[in-house]
Amino acid sequence: MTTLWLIEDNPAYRRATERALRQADGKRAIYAFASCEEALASPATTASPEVILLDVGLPGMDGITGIARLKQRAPEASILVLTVFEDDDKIFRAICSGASGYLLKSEPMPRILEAIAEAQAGGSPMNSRIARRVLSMFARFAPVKKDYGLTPRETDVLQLMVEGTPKKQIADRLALNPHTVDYAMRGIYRKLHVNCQTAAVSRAVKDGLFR
Amino acid sequence: MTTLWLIEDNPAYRRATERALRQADGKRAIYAFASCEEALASPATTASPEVILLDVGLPGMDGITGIARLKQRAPEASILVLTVFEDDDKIFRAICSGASGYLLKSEPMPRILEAIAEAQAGGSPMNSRIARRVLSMFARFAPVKKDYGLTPRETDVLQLMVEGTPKKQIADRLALNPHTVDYAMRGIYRKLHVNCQTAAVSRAVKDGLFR
DNA sequence: TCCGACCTTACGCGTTCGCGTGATTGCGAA
DNA sequence: TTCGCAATCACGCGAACGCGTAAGGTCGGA
Repeated sequence: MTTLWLIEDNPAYRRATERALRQADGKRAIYAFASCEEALASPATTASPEVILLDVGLPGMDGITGIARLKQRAPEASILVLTVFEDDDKIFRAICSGASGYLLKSEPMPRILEAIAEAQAGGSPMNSRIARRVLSMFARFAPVKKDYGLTPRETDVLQLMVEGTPKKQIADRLALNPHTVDYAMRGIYRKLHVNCQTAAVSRAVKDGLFR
Repeated sequence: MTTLWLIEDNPAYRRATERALRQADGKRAIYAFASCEEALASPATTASPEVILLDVGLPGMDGITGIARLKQRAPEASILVLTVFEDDDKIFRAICSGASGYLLKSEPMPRILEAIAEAQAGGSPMNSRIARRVLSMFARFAPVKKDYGLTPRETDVLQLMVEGTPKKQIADRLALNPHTVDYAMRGIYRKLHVNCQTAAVSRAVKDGLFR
């Protein structure tokens, strides 16, 4: 006997989903709530859910906060986020709060049912567009240090540029003539395909050349 | 007319997959290779693939290295990794090398075909067990997004600064007078405790304000 | 109603930067 | 040795930037 929570403010969508879930598996205990607050206020005697289907676009408590609270209430639950939002920031925060899956509200019902099964089997079903964003965010945290073929001198200069050191001071710190720093910078710009300090620094930091 | 590469050392699996792919879509150009080396050695005249189906368990070149090389050869391609391995380290490195999807060799053929379609549509199909691992790895990178209390305007300006846009163009893009951009910059410098563009951009990127 | 915040526009000065150009040196390859 | 080639140092100009200063506009809270 598995337990499932459905948190969704739209009554029509909530009822339709609930019905589909019951049809798919009559042995499942399903609790439907209109908000996170409502779910969290449910009596402690209520069985803890294995899966929580959560619409994060709902009013009241912020969806991200909701995930964290639900995780406290039911640490073992897999929280499947249902959303219409695809922006990186929301996805990122949902994941960091402990979401175990990320689906779009446009997913067809069979996909939702399949996702619930995957979640129960220890998986994290994700819409592939969402997954693409997750992967690209991921790659930024441990960037493959791209090799732009910078010389040691250029690397030194770039390092100081990243720290915001003005050209003249870079020259002092490296015991070089300012003109030489200038020369190194040109090489950096050429190799990084940029044409100003700002862009060079942005690229360097984003590509993980310096941290 | 889309182009697809299939890199798989097992002749039986390779032929079976190739056959299934051709049946599914006769309009697709399919090139099958037994190794990364072979694929990379293909004549430059060969059309660049949109999707590469890559078995990383193969002999010869390390799968992770293979991904990186293939990315150089065909930067636009979505690389779908096919594997029997599920260990975090391999997944992690594959993603960091630029893989756009991660499937298990046990996936049924229809799922593979579906995944190719998703990849072409800009998604990153992932097996949900793999996805679970990715998410748990992800959650370990704590969000340290500092809040410097930037105003919306300052945030806009900083965003463009990070992209290396010169002040004048920032003004154009935001439909502002250059003086106003200047004003916003001063606020940014004050709040980020820096005194030049370079340092502001460095700080913004490092603190994850933009990615 | 006033006050404080933020946004907007504005001027000017001194500094820094981007870049074209060119000379010199050292080091390894042809 | 001769030939690149990167590194160093050098000059100068036009553009961009940093910053002090100022003043009018909006909007919400005291």
